[in-house]
Amino acid sequence: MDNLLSKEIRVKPNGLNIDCYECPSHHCSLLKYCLPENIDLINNRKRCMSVKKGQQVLYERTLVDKIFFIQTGKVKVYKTGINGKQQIIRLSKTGDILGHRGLNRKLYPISAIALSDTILCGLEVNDFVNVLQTNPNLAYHLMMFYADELYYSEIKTRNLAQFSVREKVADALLNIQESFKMSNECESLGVILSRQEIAEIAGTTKEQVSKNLADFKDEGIIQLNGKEILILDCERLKGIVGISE
Amino acid sequence: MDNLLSKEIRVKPNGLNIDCYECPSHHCSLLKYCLPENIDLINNRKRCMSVKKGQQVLYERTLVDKIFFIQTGKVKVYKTGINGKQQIIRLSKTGDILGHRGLNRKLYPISAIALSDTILCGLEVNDFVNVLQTNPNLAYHLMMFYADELYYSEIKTRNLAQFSVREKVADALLNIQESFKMSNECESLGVILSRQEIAEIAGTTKEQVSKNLADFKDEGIIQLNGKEILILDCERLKGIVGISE
DNA sequence: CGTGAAGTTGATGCTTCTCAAGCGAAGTGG
DNA sequence: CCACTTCGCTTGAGAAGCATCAACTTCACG
Repeated sequence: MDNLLSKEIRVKPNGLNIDCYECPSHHCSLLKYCLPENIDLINNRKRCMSVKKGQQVLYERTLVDKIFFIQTGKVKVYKTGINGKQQIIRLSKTGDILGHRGLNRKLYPISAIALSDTILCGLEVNDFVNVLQTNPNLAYHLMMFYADELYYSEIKTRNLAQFSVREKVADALLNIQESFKMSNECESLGVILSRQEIAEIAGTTKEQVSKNLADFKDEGIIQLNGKEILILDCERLKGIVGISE
Repeated sequence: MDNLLSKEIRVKPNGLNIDCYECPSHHCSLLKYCLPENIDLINNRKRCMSVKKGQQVLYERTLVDKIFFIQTGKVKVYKTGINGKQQIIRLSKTGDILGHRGLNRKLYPISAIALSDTILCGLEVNDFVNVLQTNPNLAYHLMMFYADELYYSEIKTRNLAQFSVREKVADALLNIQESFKMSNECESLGVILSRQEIAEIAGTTKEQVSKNLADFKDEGIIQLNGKEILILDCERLKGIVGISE
């Protein structure tokens, strides 16, 4: 890495293209493993973009060209199956990486849609790979991140294979809460999702979600405030799911 | 890495503890990304062990101490769920790494049982991490391996959520065949599995597997030779599964 | 307000699981 | 070497769980 990318010529913040050093995720995302020269390069090369709620940001089976980081916002990542049926496999938020599933692929294996107004920082895959190859520590931590993703994916695999619908809906609520929780309290899900979307996380239908949410409400486990779902009794939800790890 | 671990003092082959340079997987496993000094260290530190068919080699929720490599043999990797019900998440063979799901964990998240008489090379996690941290290229390729595992796991997640039992059984057969295929021909599964085990891959019950195999046989798609399953019409099986990627 | 989208709820029927009986192959012990 | 046991596999019947469909209600938004 040469010295041309010094602090003096770093990209000027202009709303979207903020300086990585000013990024809200500077300390919590992969950015924290980046060396100053990495950040200089990223600052210089990244292209940030704003997407509205509901807008698609990644398309399955299209050429992998960029890796994204979520500057702010929420995104659902899903795979399309039979008859266009969608299975949500990940809920991502501020600081998360997006599109990394395409890193060793020609085509993206997933699609992604914004769940809220979102700002993304896009980096060409080549640039990202360059950084990775010059920063072993970053590569090591990205490896551990993949290992973690694999861990959760395999739990999900087992759960979809073995859980009843009631268990799957309860598990979905806990997963959503875990993905977007605001505070330590086990209450708001932190996002508004349609019954259909919850069904696409749980692996069932919107009607079943509706019925089971009504059950949970009757049992005093959750509360329905308009479109918002509040978890009143987190322990009981976990009890329904039974197995945690 | 100092020079004490030179070729001269490399561990003497003694049946199980063969020299890595003589390993059948020398060119096809992660070993190919190892530098000579890495291999010297591994040669010196590894402890190989022989396990019989049916013997358990990894236990969920036990302390992670070792990473294994399969010198020869076949292994099923599974997670335990409700009522001890098992979900097979991986079929591993000669040259594959085993226990890597524990790399960033205190406890192994999976169990593993040998499907055939198997020889394993065990390496202390610390030793493996040492090698990883001194060999960025290896770390990079292990990262890509995890990315690949994640890719397949997420396809599995979607399939379990959306497939009918018939589709799941067909998919299981193709996966088994892919894991253990001997030649390019689409015929033998390359392993003998019980109906129960196939059910634990497919995410259904042994009775459903039995019935669907009988159907496939009636339709001329497969042939049942004693305990062996032969795939006669691979394309039709893929047709049943429908979606491939 | 009016319109369309999203959510609710109950009825219906299909799919899948469970249970049980029968079969055959493999292994054990007299 | 033959009965006996055991285990895995097969098959059918019954029950349960779940998806689908349809009618209705509620909500959001112009």
